[in-house]
Amino acid sequence: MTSIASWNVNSIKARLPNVLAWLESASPDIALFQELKTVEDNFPRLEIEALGYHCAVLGQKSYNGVAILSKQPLEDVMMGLPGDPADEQARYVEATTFGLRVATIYLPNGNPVKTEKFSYKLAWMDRLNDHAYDLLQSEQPVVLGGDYNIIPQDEDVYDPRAFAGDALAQPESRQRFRALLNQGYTEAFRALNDAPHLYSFWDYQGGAWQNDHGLRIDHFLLSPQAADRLESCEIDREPRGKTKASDHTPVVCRLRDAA
DNA sequence: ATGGTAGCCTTGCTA
Repeated sequence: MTSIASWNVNSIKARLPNVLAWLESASPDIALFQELKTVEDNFPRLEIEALGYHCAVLGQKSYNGVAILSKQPLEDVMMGLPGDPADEQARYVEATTFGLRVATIYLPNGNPVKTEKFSYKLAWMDRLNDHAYDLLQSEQPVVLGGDYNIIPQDEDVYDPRAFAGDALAQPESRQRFRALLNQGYTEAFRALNDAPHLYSFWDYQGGAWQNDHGLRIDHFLLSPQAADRLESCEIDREPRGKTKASDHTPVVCRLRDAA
């Protein structure tokens, strides 16, 4: 079995004690992080390597920043999403480990709509769709995990009406997410869990966590070769209740060993 | 109509 976690940590520096404690207890084979909010040189590589992880880090000052951690070496590391050499935002890293092609994804938020932020989101999703198609052709087990900043359906948000005008729920955003599924990718959590209103993010404001006013925006998309091996996909709510918590909580996906 | 929270290393931007 191989376990893969995805967690938007909302600053690796501010979150380091929480992150290290969770890695020690949950001990995923692979961890995909988003929103490091710092450059590579400030990534706490030694502390994380001390827990037995190899790291591939793409950092950025103040914003974005993503990493892949693995208990096995990371090979053929690709920094950045293909398709736009002028894009300097650190939102994508891909590598091979545990016999899987794995990506950590921090998809643009896109708010407010009707601005260049939203068109950037849609263009980024088009690039992701193009690259995901290429990955499918390789017929490898592919795992695309991260903060997609997409509420796939109304059942994935506490108040759909409140988010009707939000970039995370726009028809254009949802259509591009569905296009990934229509290519042949499986959304791991929804494939195994029928229950609506289970969330991976709760805003810091307005007592959202205490009132379970959340969103499910952190997802795992699996190629058919990975979906064949899907054993479980669960949201670990515990880290969200800690002091100095990220506003996101980890999602953990488990794949059976290759036949 | 507005502000509420958190992190950056700014006195605003992003989420």
